[in-house]
Amino acid sequence: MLETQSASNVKERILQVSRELFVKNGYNGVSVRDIATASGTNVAHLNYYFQSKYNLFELIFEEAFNIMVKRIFAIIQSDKPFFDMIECWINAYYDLLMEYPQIPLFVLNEINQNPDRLVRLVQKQDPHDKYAIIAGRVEEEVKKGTIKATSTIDLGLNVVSLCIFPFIFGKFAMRVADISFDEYRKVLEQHKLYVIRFVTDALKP
Amino acid sequence: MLETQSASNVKERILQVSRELFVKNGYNGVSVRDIATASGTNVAHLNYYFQSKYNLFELIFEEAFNIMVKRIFAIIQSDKPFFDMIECWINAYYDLLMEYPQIPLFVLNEINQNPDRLVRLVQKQDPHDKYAIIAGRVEEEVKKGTIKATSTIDLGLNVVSLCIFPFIFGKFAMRVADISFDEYRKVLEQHKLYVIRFVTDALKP
DNA sequence: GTCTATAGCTGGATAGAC
DNA sequence: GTCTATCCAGCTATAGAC
Repeated sequence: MLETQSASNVKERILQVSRELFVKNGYNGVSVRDIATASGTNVAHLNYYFQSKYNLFELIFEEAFNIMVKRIFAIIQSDKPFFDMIECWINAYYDLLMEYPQIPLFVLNEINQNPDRLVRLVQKQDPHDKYAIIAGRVEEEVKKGTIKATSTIDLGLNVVSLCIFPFIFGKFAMRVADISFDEYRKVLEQHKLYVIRFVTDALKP
Repeated sequence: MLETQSASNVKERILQVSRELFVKNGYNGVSVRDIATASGTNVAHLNYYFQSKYNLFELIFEEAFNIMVKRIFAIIQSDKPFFDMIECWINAYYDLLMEYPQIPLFVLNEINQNPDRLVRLVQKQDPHDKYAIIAGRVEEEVKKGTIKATSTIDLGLNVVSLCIFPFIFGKFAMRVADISFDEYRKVLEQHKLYVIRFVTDALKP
């Protein structure tokens, strides 16, 4: 490690500020000057450590994206009883998004502007294998009669919708209803419980 | 009307192209030169007819936004039997979004970058009055025992999530599953029916 | 490793000829 | 109403002194 202590500080500060700004404003909404100023460095540092703005962005993006997928896949593949698994799944989404509420819109924006790169990222995670595991589980439960006949895709899409959308919608809802972020968090905590009941009730035969 | 025929053609062509480009790429993702080139005009026209890029964008945005709210509010306030109303509501969302699949992400992006303007737009629609009408309806049905005890906000948020999210997610899903837009439309048509059943099953006492 | 100064480009907007 | 030429502010990236 030939870097001085100050060097790694600068690098870390740039990363820290970039995470905040990129996630908040997207790639086009942030300039290298913004990052340099907010991190108390200068644009030359940014290019010295990260080669280009785009390169830095990719680092931040992959980080955010991997946070989203890793934790969720772990839950879905567990061997808990089905309704427990669903509950854990929803809990995991809400806990994750409480921690990083801006990530969904950040990722969705990227989907819209540069889908190819994202598809590559996802495919690294072997989505087909993981899908097969979940689909097998759903079929098994349908046969056992634990749940109504259900397509895995439809069910999965519903759970993901119910978990992610409230966070995308949050900033807007807060403004219209004129409540603070902390108050909206409380709404979401309650809503999480409602979603768990909602999905459970919809699935029970 | 002192404008020549050609003049209104130019204006209309700029509007047409702007709709496409802004909805697809967002405000920052489109330059006035892009619009001028794609509409076969020039940047001077753009400023002559619309004063500024921002002005033009506002026009397009309000248009897109009003499409979304008007139709939906009309349904929710109808006096159909409750489960019919829910079915119509979900149908209305899906029909609308099949027609304008890019609008949700467009609007959600604006929420993230300029929430104040949007809040003003929404408040023009008297959201509190409309909310009160729906809330009254839900309470009435709970008392009658038609549906489970349910908070209006939670139910509303779930329906909106289940309708809008699949469209936001669409572009991404298409790439990962490697299917065309037409194939994804078919998936969504099926999913709509699933969502109607899902919500109904979740609400039945 | 650090930082200033600047090159080189692209953005929105406009002056002024027609 | 139309269009060219141009202004100037903003951007990313880098050369080069320290």
